[in-house]
Amino acid sequence: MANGKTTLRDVAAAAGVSPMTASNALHGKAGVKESTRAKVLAAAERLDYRINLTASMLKSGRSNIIHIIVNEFDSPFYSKLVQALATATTERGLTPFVEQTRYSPTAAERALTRNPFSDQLFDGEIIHASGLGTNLPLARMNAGRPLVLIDGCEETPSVDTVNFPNEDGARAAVQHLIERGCRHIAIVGGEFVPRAELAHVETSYGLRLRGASGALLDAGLAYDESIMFYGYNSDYGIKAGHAIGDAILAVGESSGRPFDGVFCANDYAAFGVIRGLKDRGLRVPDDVKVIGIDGTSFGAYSTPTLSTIQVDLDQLAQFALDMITRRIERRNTVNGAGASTGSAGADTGSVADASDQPTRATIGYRLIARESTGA
Amino acid sequence: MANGKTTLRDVAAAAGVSPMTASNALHGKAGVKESTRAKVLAAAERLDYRINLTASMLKSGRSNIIHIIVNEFDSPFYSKLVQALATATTERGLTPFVEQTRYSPTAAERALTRNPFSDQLFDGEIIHASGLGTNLPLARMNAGRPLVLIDGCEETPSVDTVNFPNEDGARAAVQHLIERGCRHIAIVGGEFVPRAELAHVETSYGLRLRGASGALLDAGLAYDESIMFYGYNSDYGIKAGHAIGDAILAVGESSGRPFDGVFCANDYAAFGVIRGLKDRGLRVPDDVKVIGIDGTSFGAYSTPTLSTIQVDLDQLAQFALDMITRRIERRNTVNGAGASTGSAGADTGSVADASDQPTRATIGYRLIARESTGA
DNA sequence: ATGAAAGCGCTAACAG
DNA sequence: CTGTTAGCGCTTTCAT
Repeated sequence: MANGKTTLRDVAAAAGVSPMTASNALHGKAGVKESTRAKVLAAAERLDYRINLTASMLKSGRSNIIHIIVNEFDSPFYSKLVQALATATTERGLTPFVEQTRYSPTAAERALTRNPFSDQLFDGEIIHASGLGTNLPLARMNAGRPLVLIDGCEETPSVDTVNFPNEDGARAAVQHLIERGCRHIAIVGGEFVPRAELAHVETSYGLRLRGASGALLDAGLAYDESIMFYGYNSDYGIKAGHAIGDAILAVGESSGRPFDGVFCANDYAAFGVIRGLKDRGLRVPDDVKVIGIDGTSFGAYSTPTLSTIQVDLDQLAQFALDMITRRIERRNTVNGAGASTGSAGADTGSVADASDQPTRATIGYRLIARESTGA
Repeated sequence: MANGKTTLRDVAAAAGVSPMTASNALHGKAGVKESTRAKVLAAAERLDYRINLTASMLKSGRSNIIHIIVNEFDSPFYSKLVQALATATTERGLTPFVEQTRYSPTAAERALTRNPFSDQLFDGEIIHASGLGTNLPLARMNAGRPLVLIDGCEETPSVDTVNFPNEDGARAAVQHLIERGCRHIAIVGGEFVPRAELAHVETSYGLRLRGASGALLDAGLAYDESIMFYGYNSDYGIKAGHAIGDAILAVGESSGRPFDGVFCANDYAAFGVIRGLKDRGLRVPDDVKVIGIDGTSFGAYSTPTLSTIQVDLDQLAQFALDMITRRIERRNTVNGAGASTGSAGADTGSVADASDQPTRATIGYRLIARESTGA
């Protein structure tokens, strides 16, 4: 407490015990007499003791900090994802450290590999895959530290992964448009991908396209380049809305409208599309029905309210934290065992058992039918 | 490099220098021969050396980490604020650590005072005041660490503060409604506060009310309890919209509508109000004009697009970082001087000079006139 | 149930 | 310009 900083030593002295006993008492470790613990806690309280985490981390190699890596903070999707992950992390007694890559693959890779914090400051990392390239040697990039991938979409995952219900969700969205009577459905997202090439896609967008095209083909509707419009965010969504609107107006009422429904590969784009259609004098849902996917909060307040596929981000966060805490615990026991076993050696092989294999989970979703599809 | 972990020692050994020289070389400190530095850098690269920040922090007491405290991640306002602050922090070579308090004053206070990281892990803190009580002894809570308050709204600031243009922005918003022809303007926000009591308010909402009421009174329009509707977010905004709509419909077209304009104390509420008015069959802007304040991204994509007061969050972030880096540098030099001066004592008084006084800045804004006010 | 010793990896301070 | 010494505050290990 010399410099206004109370150290463990000070607390121990005030309680009349050794630093080690004070440490054990403060951490609630077993094997400390109740009366001793009480003395220590009282002293700590009185001296306003705060543990020095840098010292603790340096010695123990553990921080309880989870590194969360996403593209950005300011989007309806990411802000919700980050909030779910950060809240779940805190609920488990861990500390979330959120980093944004601003959509730079370099930044994402550096966050995982060259970040000076990673080695010592983080117990584990949760990264949203989009922005990384596909099929990176993630486990290696991460040097074996506990890692969970969000929406990695790999067919054979190399690390623990929590996926969005991309294919099923998109299929449900398009089926909903069909049930609402749509027969000419446009898709707003990225590039057109021929159906055959969708068999082994490993991206979120590819899977959504697979689900959407599947629903179209099952219903005997067209899936080809003519129904595709580029637009992955609101700005491009507006342009897509204009293009779709122009196509509708060019044909005119008489000969049947070319589009009466739009599936957007994310909500953000859907808001833009609605806006763009409105700019052309087309009404949603009367003239064209629109559905998104993601379930961002804003869809409940927009005009019209947005039909969407709501994904369960709280469930996602629980899955991700289950996976990461399991890895962390596992690593601690293995390390502990390895250290005390010394050079037994033979054990090293058997640790690569089933529990080392990458886990995979897919989160749930539900269709929210709102005004934009005539609900 | 024994355990897969390369230490500074290893690098120094490989480069044939002492650890201290290696450290200086890696940190780009002056006073290292260029050839020596090159050797060290090469060795570090070859051995894939990464500094152990916990050790560095423990010894030096500096981390380059800035603690950013906000209410939550998932709102259009906070996600934008966090992104601006995090990006500006990174641009200055510092590391942002964002924490959410979930609107709990306890959590906010703990983040500042009892957070075990604060003492050792953070070089400074930037906190958005809302959620803290008013007029807390912030400087004391923070134990003298560098601290910047966002929108503290204190008349006589106790710490460095960057304020929003609450009063002027609200005034400009209401003036805009008046210019658009509105004569019966409702206010959606918190509780009604009599004009007299607004003289010395120290909250964001109070200042906005002062600006709004000032504009109304200047134009000879009413400011009283009958024009106030409760609603600080979209959910309550919808209810406010319903109430305003009901009031309009109750009176009927003939006797003149009671409300033809709505000023919302934030954008979030404005989206709800528009939604609520629509539920009652009222059109924005034809029947009622609506304006918000904050300038959240979504206003550009909604239907109708939202007129708002756009505040310059990037400027805010620059101001905040200017203030915090100044405090950090100042603290370092003072500490350094103090240490070498030994027990000179007399100097202690003179360090409390003008540069110790709390700084205050107010960020800029501009009116964005969009569809919701008939633009 | 408690304590003593040792040292995590780095950098401030000073010596050369 | 470079090296040596010391120690940040804690926790692991081992002894009592």
